[in-house]
This record gives sequence, structure tokens and C-alpha cells, in this order.
Amino acid sequence: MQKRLSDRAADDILTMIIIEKRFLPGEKLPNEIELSEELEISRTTLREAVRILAANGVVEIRRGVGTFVREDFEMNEKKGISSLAAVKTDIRDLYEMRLIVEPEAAYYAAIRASDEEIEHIMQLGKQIEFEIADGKDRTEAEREFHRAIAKATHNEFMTKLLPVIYQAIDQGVELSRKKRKAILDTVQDHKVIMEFLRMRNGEGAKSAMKIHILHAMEELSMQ
Amino acid sequence: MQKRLSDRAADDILTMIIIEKRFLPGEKLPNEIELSEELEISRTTLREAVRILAANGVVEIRRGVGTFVREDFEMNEKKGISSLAAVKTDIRDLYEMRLIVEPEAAYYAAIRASDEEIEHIMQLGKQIEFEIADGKDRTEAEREFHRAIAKATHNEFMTKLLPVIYQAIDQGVELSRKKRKAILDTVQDHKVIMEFLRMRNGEGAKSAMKIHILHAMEELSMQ
DNA sequence: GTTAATATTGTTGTCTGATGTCTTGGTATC
DNA sequence: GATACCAAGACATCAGACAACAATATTAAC
Repeated sequence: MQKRLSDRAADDILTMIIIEKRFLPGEKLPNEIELSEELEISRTTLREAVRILAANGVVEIRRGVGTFVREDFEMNEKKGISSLAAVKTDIRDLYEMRLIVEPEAAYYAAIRASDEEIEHIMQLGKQIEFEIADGKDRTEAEREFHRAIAKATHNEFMTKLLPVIYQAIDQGVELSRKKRKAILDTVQDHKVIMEFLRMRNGEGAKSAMKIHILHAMEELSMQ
Repeated sequence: MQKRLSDRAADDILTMIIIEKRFLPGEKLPNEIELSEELEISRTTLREAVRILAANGVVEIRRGVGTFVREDFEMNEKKGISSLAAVKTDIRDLYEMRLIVEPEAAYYAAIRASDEEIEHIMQLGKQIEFEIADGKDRTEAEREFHRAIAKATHNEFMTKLLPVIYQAIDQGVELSRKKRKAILDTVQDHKVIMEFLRMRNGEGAKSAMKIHILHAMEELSMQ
């Protein structure tokens, strides 16, 4: 009992794809004017229909190029929902946030951390060195290192914010697992940061952290 | 690199629902004309955005009646930014976060904002002046002001993060509506910030914002 | 007074036509 | 060849108008 034309149209197009197999995955649909004329609806209504299909992962719209049946369509039948809800931010934005937040975190950590916390951070730093030396994946250990610094700020919000940023980064990045040459930078950067933390030098820790993040951004060829 | 307005709008509305909790499940959204004006998009574009949300099961459209947040829409998104909203953090921590993030936001806004965005910020600034002159509650207007600046950074994460901080602050504070001397500070601070924004002076905007937040913290007798 | 028919109001649904903007490919120029 | 520019094709957005529907208020009939 669909009354809306846009819903009916979405259904019609889906039928063309699944049942009639008129458009196979990867193929291009007719342009909006042709399709709307064929379905005898206005372009406005057709566009709403296509939005529905796009939201359900059926088609992919490429501005200036056309609308295509998604290559991976048919596999993800149950998916559909709430890809929107997930934070779908640009990696660049996320690193920019790190660049804003983490140097300040290092600053407050240098000032407020307890001796035990500093000691803990040192141990994590050494652990990363070992793992790099063993050729292991350093991602998790490095994350622990940064998390420990965030915690040492004694700012609850900060402590909870950084993991969110890291996870968002994880979701969007799987490239960049290649460029490992920056590993030397990492170890050196960490040493400098730790040194400033131990000396309780807030400004120094801030600057060192800034450089560290900038190095990471370079590694991803940003900035 | 620019995203579609309809996608952005869908995201904005989702933010209103999940993060700002402005519309709870079962509640009605503003009608299409009002919402499109608020988001500063055409009705056509808004309707495409709503189609996306409907396809994702976020809202339900009832012709002739209105558009409603779906009763069974569960905003359990334990990974995303919204999880931070639940955190019950110390007010001091939250203002410290503002002090870290907002000056940088002002910096990037000064550099990246479009002329229209700058103009919009100016208007919001004036509106606050009027509301203060009329003795009205300036909270909401002021939030809009800061939100507009955050948006002008063109950093999506930033745009989503600040509302969370504001909301967390709201939950913990209802005092401090007395000290009126800070009102003059507010107007003056805003003027300075706006001036730097207009001149596209990033460093200036950053400093001015820092001072503004520090004033706000003084008002709450922190630091 | 009760009830049924009818307006009114508010909202979503659809259409038309124009203009903006992005992508791509071709062509001219060097 | 490489580069810069131009034009066509396609999606993106807008503004305004009218239609269809739902809920409520008003009126008419009894």
C-alpha cells in the first residue's frame, strides 16, 4: 500500500536491477531525465527515489558522472541501516583534532601527572620500542601510550574523547599500512615527549607532541 | 570534496536527534518549510535529506500530518561521539576542553570560512546583543554563535564535538545566571572575535576566543 | 442538543523550469 | 608530448505553485 510515487519508483528501479537484471552491479543507470520520463514521474520525485536506494546501499551517485548500481550490491542485504550514525568523518579532520587536542593534553599531563603515571608512560614508551624492534604491529601499543598521557591530564572528558577519535580513525583508514619508514620518527618523537614529561615541562611536551602528530600526518601525506 | 547538501542536512538532523536530543522518539519534527529555512536549504533538498533518514529507519513520514522520529529508533551508538554526551564530567574539565578546542576553532574559522558564513556569524553576534539589551536569556543565541564558528572550521568532527560539550555543560550547570557584569564582557568579547574573523586573522581570533572562554570561567569562579 | 456535512488549516506530495557545479574528454596551443 | 582551456553530459540546488491528505473547527440539518 505504498502511496508515495517516490517509494513506488524506488521499488520499480530495484525491480529493474534485481529481477529484470537490466542494470548489473557497476553499470550506470540512465540519466535522471530519461529515467524520470520512462517512469512517468518528475525529476524531483525520481531523485527522492534514488536517495532511498542510495541510503540502502543499492546505488552510488557520482556527481557529474552518473548513478551506478553498487559493485558490492547483493552481498550486503542486511546491512542498510545507520551507516550515517557512525561517525563518518574525514581522516584529515580527525588528525586536525588530534593536532588541536593532544599537544594540550601533553601540556596538562606534564603539569598534573603523578610520578606513578609518568613512570607508566615511560614503560609504555619502551614497550613500543621493543615491538617495533620485533617488527610487530605497533598500533595498539602506541594507542596505549597516548591514552595514558590523556589520562594523566586528570581531565575526564579528555580521557574519553581521545579513544573516540582513535576509533573513528580506525574505521576510515586501512591504507597507509604501508609507509613504515616513519617508524624511526616515532621512536625519536616519543623519547622527546617522555623527556619533557619527566622534566615536568608543559610547553616542551606540548611542542613535542605537536611535532609528533605532524609527523604522523606527513606519513599519511596530509597537510 | 564538497559533500551533498542533502547528505549534510540528513546528518545535521540526525545530530539534532541523537546528540542534541532536541527531538525524542515519537516527537514531531518542524514542518518542511521551517526546517528547510533553519538549515538554510531549499525544501527540495530537505525532502531528499528526510528520504535518507526515512530509508535508514530514523524517521517516519505521515502525509498531511508531519514527520516523526521513529518510536523504535534506538540511539545506542556506543562508539560515536554521542557516547560522550552521557559522560558526567566535572564542569571544570568541560571548560578546560572548551579552552583547548574553541580558540583553535576560531583560528580555522578565520582562515576557512566563506564570506556567507562570516556574515552569518556577524548576524548571530548582533542578535545576542539585542537579546541581552532586551533582558532575554542569551544562552541559546550564544550557543548558536559558537556553533556557527565551529561549523565554519569545515571540520566535521569539530562541528559535532562542540554541541556535545555544551550539552554536557548544560546538564551540570544552572547556577550563575546572576552575575550580570559578565554580560558586558560577553558583548565586548564577541565584537573582538567577530572583528578578527572578518579580517581573516586566525591568530587574533584564537586569542580573542581564549580570552572569551577565560572570562566565562571567571564568571563561574573557576581557574 | 446531537450529528452530519462542510470549511479551514496545516502538512506532506508532486510538478515545472531554471540555474549551479562537477567530471570528463576533446582540442588547441605551445 | 604536456598543458590549458573549452564544452557537453550529468547530478545538485533552488524557487514557486498546486494537489492530496489529515485533523480540527464551523456550520447546517434534524
